[in-house]
Formats: sequence, structure tokens, C-alpha cells
Amino acid sequence: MTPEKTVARLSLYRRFLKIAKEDGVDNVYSHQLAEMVRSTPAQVRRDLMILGYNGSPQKGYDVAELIKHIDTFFNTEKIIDVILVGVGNIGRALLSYFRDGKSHIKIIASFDKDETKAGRVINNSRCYAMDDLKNIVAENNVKTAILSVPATDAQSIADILVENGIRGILNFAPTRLKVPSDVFVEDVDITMNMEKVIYFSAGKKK
Amino acid sequence: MTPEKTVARLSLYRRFLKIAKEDGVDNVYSHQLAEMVRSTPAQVRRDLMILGYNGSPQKGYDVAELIKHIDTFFNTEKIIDVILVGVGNIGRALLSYFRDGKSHIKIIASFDKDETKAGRVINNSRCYAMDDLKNIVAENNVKTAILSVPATDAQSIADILVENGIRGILNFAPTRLKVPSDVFVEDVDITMNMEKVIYFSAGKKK
DNA sequence: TTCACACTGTGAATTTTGTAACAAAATACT
DNA sequence: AGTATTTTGTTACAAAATTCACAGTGTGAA
Ligand SMILES: NC(=O)c1ccc[n+]([C@@H]2O[C@H](COP(=O)([O-])OP(=O)(O)OC[C@H]3O[C@@H](n4cnc5c(N)ncnc54)[C@H](O)[C@@H]3O)[C@@H](O)[C@H]2O)c1
Ligand SMILES: NC(=O)c1ccc[n+]([C@@H]2O[C@H](COP(=O)([O-])OP(=O)(O)OC[C@H]3O[C@@H](n4cnc5c(N)ncnc54)[C@H](O)[C@@H]3O)[C@@H](O)[C@H]2O)c1
Repeated sequence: MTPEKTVARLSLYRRFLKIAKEDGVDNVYSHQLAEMVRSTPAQVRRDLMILGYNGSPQKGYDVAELIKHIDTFFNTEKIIDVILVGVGNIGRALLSYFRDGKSHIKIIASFDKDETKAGRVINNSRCYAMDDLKNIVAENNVKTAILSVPATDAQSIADILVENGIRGILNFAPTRLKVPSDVFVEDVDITMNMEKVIYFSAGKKK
Repeated sequence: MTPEKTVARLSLYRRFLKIAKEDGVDNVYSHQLAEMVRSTPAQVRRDLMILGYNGSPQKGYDVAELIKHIDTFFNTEKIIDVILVGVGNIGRALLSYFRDGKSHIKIIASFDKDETKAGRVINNSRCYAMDDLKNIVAENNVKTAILSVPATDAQSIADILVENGIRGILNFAPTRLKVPSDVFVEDVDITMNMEKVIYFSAGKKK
């Protein structure tokens, strides 16, 4: 399987390739792409190897073609439907973030235990009661969820998600979820990120 | 210098140690800590080595003592002052997130170019006009910033931050900032995180 | 037609990260 | 006291990720 790091970088490459394409750039060299994402040419070429798409020594990589290959790799020619559970501060921010149609990721429904939220449309996405989760996930064959409930509730909600067929979770709660090995969890841990910044910027230890 | 991964894990260990302490746990073994953070005992012991604090073979690690050593490592016995630029959707969520005094990270001021926000107190943190940034950063000797402005403005604001003595930036904009080598940038790239989830959960490729 | 050039793709070398193994230490039991 | 047990700290080993370095290639200038 492709290493996580490579997958992450491929996602980055594509973002910058799309910007370049908008700007009318037709082809890029590995060193240009490296410059864009603050990496190295060797790293870029190594990563692109796994796409099975070859650039040419003369023209570098065809931007449109490369984007297409990354799309294929991610299997995102089609829109990916996602649900979000926990329409609080961060949940609402995320709804707004993914609202712009630019992305191929679409939050088709959100859920909250707060009955006053359920039924309302928040940031273009209808908020449902937790009881509706089962049906909506099943009907839309949703496989991916964003989890933004308080840490105390994260595990129990994760259990419900898994039970209903969710296979991938983007988790914002500062907890380490326990899930079956065939479910992928990606933690977004902002406190940890912040502490890294503080550590590495203080004194800038070598 | 301590590897990034280790620093990240030390932050995690501390979080769970604090929870354990709250629960009245006095000492932990490496395998218990590993269980909490979903890691391995060997990894835990290896990480803790760099703290220069030794557990005992019989009692494992003293929870309070270990927390203290991690605090020392992070140099966070004292409160760390941080500023935030860009009081939009995600900015407000972050203000709320760090608002609870539990953390040793404190957002002492936020900034926005929007004049209607400047002057108001949002989530316990006063929002200032950009013009005030220079003085507030200098007066409080702030070294760390959270950047949550639109991608189009991120680089120019980063330049201002660096100019005013900021040495570490937690960046939420989907851009790769160009900063001097003695400034540390940590990117929080949610689209990328989401794409990782989608990739690794789809079909669960091996 | 040949040459010089600038770049790719990829094995090999290097560096980084994680895992396993085990001697040494502390306790409890006999 | 001596022995069995448990867990640590550290070293040795393995795996993964990154970087190096260079042969191979199409292009255009001479
Ligand atoms: N706010 C941030 O910037 C931020 C940053 C990083 C991580 N987080 C984490 O994200 C999570 C949410 O943070 P927040 O600031 O949005 O909190 P919040 O309190 O504003 O929102 C939580 C939401 O989840 C809902 N909820 C609670 N229990 C639920 C349950 N069992 N089922 C369904 N919905 C439930 C609540 O009704 C509320 O709407 C927390 O775990 C927090 O630690 C937040
Ligand atoms: N909303 C999310 O959940 C989310 C998630 C990930 C990343 N992001 C990124 O975070 C950034 C902010 O997102 P958002 O959703 O909060 O956007 P937003 O538009 O709600 O907020 C942006 C804020 O920045 C302020 N601002 C704009 N230009 C500025 C400048 N030059 N100087 C000072 N302040 C300025 C605006 O007045 C506004 O208050 C964006 O780069 C976005 O891509 C957002």
C-alpha cells in the first residue's frame, strides 16, 4: 500500500497543480512542483512514480494529465459524500469550509443530539437528529464521517458510526478512538500541533 | 534535536497522563500508557528516554512526576502567550477551543482586518485592528501565532508576523508559507486529512 | 549529424523511525 | 538470604522514508 506520507503529498501536489492550471501553466518540472509545496525534486519524482504516469525529460509533467492521474489515484472523479456529527463551533466552521463547491468532498448531512439544531439547515447542510443517522448513511451509502463532538462522547459516537458502515473517520476530538482494524481514523489534534510549534520555535533547538 | 514524531507523542502522553491523574492513578507502566495512546510499550519507553526521567521496574512511572518532566521538556510550566490572526469561522472556533483555562496555551489577542470586529471581545479574547499587532506582540513578547486568514492573504500576513518577531506559526490556510529557516511552521491541512481518510478507507488497500 | 543540455526514472546509499531483545533493577515470596 | 517475577533502559536490529547520483532520452543549436 502507498505510504501515508506519499498519499498526503499527492493531495498537496494536486491542489497546487490545479492552481497552476488556472494560471494557464501547461507543464511543470519536478523542481517547480517541489518549490510550490516546499519539497525537493527527488521527493516529487519519487512520489509521482506510483501514479504510473511518466513525464517527459523535455516538457516535464503535463499539468492536466497529472491532475487526472492523481484524481484517478484518489478515485475522486466522482463526488465523495461525507457526514458530520457534532454541529458545534468546529463543526459549523467545517460545514462552511466544505460548502464551496470547489472540492470533490461534500458534506451531505450533519447530525447533532441537540434537538434545537436538528431540522435546521446550517451552512447549506441539513442538520438531523441522531436517530436519522442510520437511514441517511444507508440510503446514501456514506462511508466517511467527520467527528466533532466533545471528547467525552467521541468513542460512543464512533461506535455508532462503525456500526452503520462508516469506514473512515476524521476525528477532531482529543481522544484516541478504538475501532476495528478495517476502519481508518485520522486524528486532527490541534493542541498537539500547537505544542509542536511552541517546542520547535522556542530556542529553535538543533 | 528531538524528532517531530517524538515531540508529538510526548504531547499526547501528557494529555492522557493528566486524565489518569484526575482519575486518581498514581503510576503507569509503559504498556498502559501505550494502550491509552494506541501505541506500543517499546515506543513509549523509547520516547520517555529523552526526558531523563527514570521509572522504576516495579512501579512503572510516577504519573505526577512524569507530567512534570514533560512540562519541563515543553518548557510549559508557565503559560504560553499566543496571538491569532483572522477571526473568521475557524478563528472563532479556535478562540473558543483555547478559552477553557485547562490548557497552558493562551490566546492573549486576536486580529482581523475587518474593522467591525476590531475592538470587540470575541470568545474572551479582544480583537484588535491589524495596526495594533506590532505593539501587542512586542509588549507581550509573543513568539507564536495562529494564522487563520484566507489563503490569498496568508503569505502577506505571515511576512508581517515574522517581521514582528513571531518564531512559530500554526497555519490553517491551504498554502505553503515561505518563511526564514529559523521560523517553524506547522500546517493544519484539513482537506489533505480528509483525502487521506477517503483514500485509506476506500477498499482499505493493502 | 553530432553535441550539449536539462530533465526524468530509478536503483543504491543514507538517514530516520520503529521494533525487538535482553541485561539490570526492584520487589515479593519462600 | 535466595529465587522468581515483572518491568525498565538501552542497545542491536529492521523497516521505512528520503536523498543521491547517474544512465537514459528527446530537443534544438551548431
Ligand atoms: N473548537 C475548536 O476549534 C476545536 C479544535 C480542535 C478540536 N476540537 C474538538 O472538537 C470537538 C467539538 O468542539 P467544539 O468546540 O465544536 O464543541 P461544541 O461544544 O461547540 O460542539 C459540540 C457539538 O456536539 C454536539 N454533541 C454533543 N454530544 C453529542 C452526541 N453524543 N451526539 C451528537 N452530538 C453531540 C453538541 O450538541 C454540540 O453542538 C471537541 O472534541 C473539541 O475538543 C475543537
Ligand atoms: N472554516 C474551516 O473549517 C477551515 C478549515 C480548514 C482551513 N480553513 C482555512 O482557514 C482560513 C480561514 O477560514 P474561515 O473559514 O475562517 O474563513 P472566514 O472568511 O470565515 O474568515 C477569515 C477571516 O480573516 C479575516 N481576514 C481576511 N483577510 C485578512 C487580512 N489580510 N488580515 C487580517 N484578517 C483578514 C476576515 O476578516 C475574516 O474574519 C482559510 O484559509 C481557510 O481555508 C478553514
